[in-house]
Amino acid sequence: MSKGADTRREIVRHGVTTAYQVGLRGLTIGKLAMVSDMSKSGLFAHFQSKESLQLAVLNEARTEFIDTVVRPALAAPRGEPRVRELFERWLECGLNRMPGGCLFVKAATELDEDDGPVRDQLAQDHRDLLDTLAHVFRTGIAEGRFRDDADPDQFATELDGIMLGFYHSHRLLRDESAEVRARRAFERLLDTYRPDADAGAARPDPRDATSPSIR
Amino acid sequence: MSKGADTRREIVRHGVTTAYQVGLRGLTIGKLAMVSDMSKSGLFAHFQSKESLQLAVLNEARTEFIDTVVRPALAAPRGEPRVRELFERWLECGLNRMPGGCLFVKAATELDEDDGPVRDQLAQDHRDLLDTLAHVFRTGIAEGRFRDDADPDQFATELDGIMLGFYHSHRLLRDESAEVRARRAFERLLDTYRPDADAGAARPDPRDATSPSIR
DNA sequence: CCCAAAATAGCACGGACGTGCGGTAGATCG
DNA sequence: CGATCTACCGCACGTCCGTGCTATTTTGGG
Repeated sequence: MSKGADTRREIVRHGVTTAYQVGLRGLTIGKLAMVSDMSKSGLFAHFQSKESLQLAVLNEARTEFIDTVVRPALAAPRGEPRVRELFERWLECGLNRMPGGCLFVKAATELDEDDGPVRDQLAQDHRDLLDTLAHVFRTGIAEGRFRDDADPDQFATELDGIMLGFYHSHRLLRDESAEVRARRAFERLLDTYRPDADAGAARPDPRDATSPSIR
Repeated sequence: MSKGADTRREIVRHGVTTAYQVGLRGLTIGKLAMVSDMSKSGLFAHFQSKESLQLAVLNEARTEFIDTVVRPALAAPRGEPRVRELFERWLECGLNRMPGGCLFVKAATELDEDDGPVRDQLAQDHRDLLDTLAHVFRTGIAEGRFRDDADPDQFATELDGIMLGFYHSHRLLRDESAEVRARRAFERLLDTYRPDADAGAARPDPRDATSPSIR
């Protein structure tokens, strides 16, 4: 019973690597079988459908992302250092650790029209990430490191936007200054939300009826 | 000679609509033929390869985007109003005018691994858009509407990031507050760069050796 | 060491893909 | 009106896709 689980794990690991390059939709059983040195049918027997393969790959990718980016960052001191560590690890992940781009970004655009479990899982993962960002920021507020009238979910969204912009500049445009620009945007984001900063539009408009929490 | 060009244009228009939903890679000759009420071979005769079809669709999409977003915005008064008009039209385009998402975003993630003319064209289009954003902002600086030490390319990148974040929240997460969040991020962006704003990290670090222009 | 069980391979299927070829019907022009 | 040329279609090809069925090999416990 051990052998099967081992090869399955190996397949999924290969699947993650390939999916980073070609996306979840572009991930094909035949190619993955070749990469894994197996027959198509032998590989297929481990999953009963392509969908479950996609789910397995997605779960593994999420685990790896959490292990290399999120969890280590949570070990940093509360407040700005923790936010900064998260940003740095995330950025470094986009720069080096992901040959072929980001699986999640690719899957997000591929699947935003479909429905089904894979899309649901992906959306949930993204929401979880945003929640984590917001939570880390909220902790910083509680510690007095950020303005106490700041909206953590807004912070999360904006940080996400910075990373997406970086991703596109880096991958599509192969812009060498993508990293520098992302860093500047991040610093500007922090500056706005530091306690001594000018309020500006960062303060939620009280006329705005939207709930401060997304979910 | 007129008939052929007419149907070709019709095909390309259908192609743009479909590609907004399924991307440039997902755009398939058979499906497009069905939508266009033609035979596969009849349609194929207009283009000699799928690649040239993709290029035609991409060009048409760019033209439409420029006509509905960029050009009208350039008619607005210089400075902040023009930037604001650009943002509003862009946002509205993502909210209503694009059933199925944004062709360019999808293509960007689909093609960021490949090489070839389609990818090149897409990258060039994206660069042109960023240049336009930067130029509009630069005009605002010249008019004294924005800090004169601000970096227009940095502004363009950050605005692009806001739109990408909005796109993901809106499409993948179907987050109802995506629009509000994008607006707040935009206001924060403007606030930072207004002449009377606190400098913060918006001012380019003089130690930074990076050229202020991307290209 | 043997044998059940598990893991893998071989092969075939129906379908969709991009792409060509040969014929035909409709437009265009003398 | 008749000739020519363009636009379009039907059909077929080779390839790859996901997915089953059956046979073979490999594994591991008694």
